[in-house]
Amino acid sequence: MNENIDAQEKKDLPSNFIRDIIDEHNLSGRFGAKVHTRFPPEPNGYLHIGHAKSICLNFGLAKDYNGATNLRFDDTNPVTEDVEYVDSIREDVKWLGFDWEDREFYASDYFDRMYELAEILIEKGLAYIDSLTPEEIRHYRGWPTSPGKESPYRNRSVEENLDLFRRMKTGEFNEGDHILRAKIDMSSPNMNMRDPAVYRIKKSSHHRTKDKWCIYPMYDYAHCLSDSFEGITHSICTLEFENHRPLYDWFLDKLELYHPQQIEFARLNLSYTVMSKRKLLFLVKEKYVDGWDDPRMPTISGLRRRGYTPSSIRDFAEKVGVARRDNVIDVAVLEHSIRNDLNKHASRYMAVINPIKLTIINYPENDIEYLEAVNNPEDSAMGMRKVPFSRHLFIERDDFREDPPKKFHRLFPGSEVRLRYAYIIICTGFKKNDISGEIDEIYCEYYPDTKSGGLGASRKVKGTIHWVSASHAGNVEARLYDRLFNHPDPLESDDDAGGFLQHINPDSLKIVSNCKVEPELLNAKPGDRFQFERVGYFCADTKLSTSGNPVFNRTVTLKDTWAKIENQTNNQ
RNA sequence: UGUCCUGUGGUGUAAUUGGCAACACGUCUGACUCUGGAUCAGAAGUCUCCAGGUUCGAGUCCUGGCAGGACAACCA
Repeated sequence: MNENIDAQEKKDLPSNFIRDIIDEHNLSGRFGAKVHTRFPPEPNGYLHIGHAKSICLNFGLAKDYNGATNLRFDDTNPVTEDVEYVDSIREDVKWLGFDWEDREFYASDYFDRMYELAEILIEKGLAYIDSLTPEEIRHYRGWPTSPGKESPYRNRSVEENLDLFRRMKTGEFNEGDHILRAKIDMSSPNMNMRDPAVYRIKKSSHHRTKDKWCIYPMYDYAHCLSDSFEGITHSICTLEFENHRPLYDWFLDKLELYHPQQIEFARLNLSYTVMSKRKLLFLVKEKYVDGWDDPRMPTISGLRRRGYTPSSIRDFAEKVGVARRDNVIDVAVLEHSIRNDLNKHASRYMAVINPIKLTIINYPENDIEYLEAVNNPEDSAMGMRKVPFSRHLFIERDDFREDPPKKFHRLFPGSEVRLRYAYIIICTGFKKNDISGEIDEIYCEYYPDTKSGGLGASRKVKGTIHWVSASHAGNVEARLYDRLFNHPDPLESDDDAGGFLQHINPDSLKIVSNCKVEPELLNAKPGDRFQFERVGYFCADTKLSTSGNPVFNRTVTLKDTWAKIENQTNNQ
């Protein structure tokens, strides 16, 4: 292999502190130049965009270093965990484009080995059964700024500890009666080292081991062991586990087991978004959204239903980078990723979201023309299609103004615009409803020689608008989604009472029926993605669409320079 | 009055390990355009948290501050 090429490829890889650490390890030979990562979700909720960052990181690193990544369910708390979540997590990781092959593991697979090692810990005098109440234990633990004190049960004999632990296992005691604790240091400045819990009694059925166990290992104990059993080299987790690393190392050292390296990075935060599982669960449970896969949710399943592509999310994950400082990513970065992807790949159609009738008074009543339209100007391989045109059309209500503001390039009395793929027209009048004051219909004349591709077509007009032939139009429902929160930091005024709810955007979903679309769009299959020209990217909803009756979700709007201009002048 | 971690344009992330602070998103101009999209060209914006020190030279090393975050579940 050519070294220059290797060096060149290396240069193109993103640079971050984790890669630096791995490079050092590879140089020193600590893991024999091996990289083996894992993605370890707890199956107690749906995955969100923050998890996507972690997934891309773990799988991406392994790929770049010719290693592998395990999917491991960290299922040590049967009370909150469920197979529903296991299934959704599997689906989401797969959908994102990652393959864990046959390496699907569960912490619960290791319960037997973990138990045996716990007995060893006891035998070594490094763990004991505490019989204090939970409240007492909390009290004994002390504060971050002041040391804790030792439990009166701390010095039970190995025999007594072993006996008690075995009886815990057989179900002789009630929850909370006893607990296995590591014997470390009650005066440690690191709270995690003040005799942390190792095993607790929980008499609930586990989604995999059912009723085999009534004692379950705690995270700190289970996680390092699982990593060790699987031969993980780099155990990558988020910053809040930083203070747990000494404990991670302690268990492995005392048990003399293979020792992976834990590395922490800063979790993803997104503006205008909440990311905590607890809050997302709350939104679902209290019906602020339609479920975990509501298109406004930052969950992977929500983004998928919204119309995001796997590659746009991977691209996003790469763009935000990896570091150790707290961060808030502008949601515009995410939106940029999906626009960028869909611009290249989504076929274009004309769809009128808020229709108003337009009649071309000098166009013959019964004529129909089929006009050529480009499916994607970014990709000529996507071909052309025919769009029916006639005397009666629908156009976007907002593309007409009786009294246009400055710089308005669209339709108003006397103005000329291009009908996309069709003719240049001039607005000759309109009909207003006397009672409502609403405009009912717009009248125009067309210039026959200005047809797209025709002789007079090269004439320039200021604006081009989209349209749909009235008699050919399909009638569909569109769901215009917007950000769920209208404050960049919804948690700013959060409290236990759910203060973040005051920032919920009341306009995060607008359901619009009777949108007029090109007839072909009626055949859209659930999940199909499109650009509605001049409007935005849409996809056919996977839950609400029925055959011949698609419901279109707005994934994201097109960049709208005019809206920006108009807002600015309005605000002046 | 603790321990650990982190401070680089508005927001993120880099900086060949001590050598002209770069890239992306966003913002603003202009060009082009049968999408007010895309594309192209350009601009503004960082005295690298502060104060000292070492050095010919410091974002990077040293000392001292300051600010922010994490930690007090039998959750993960």
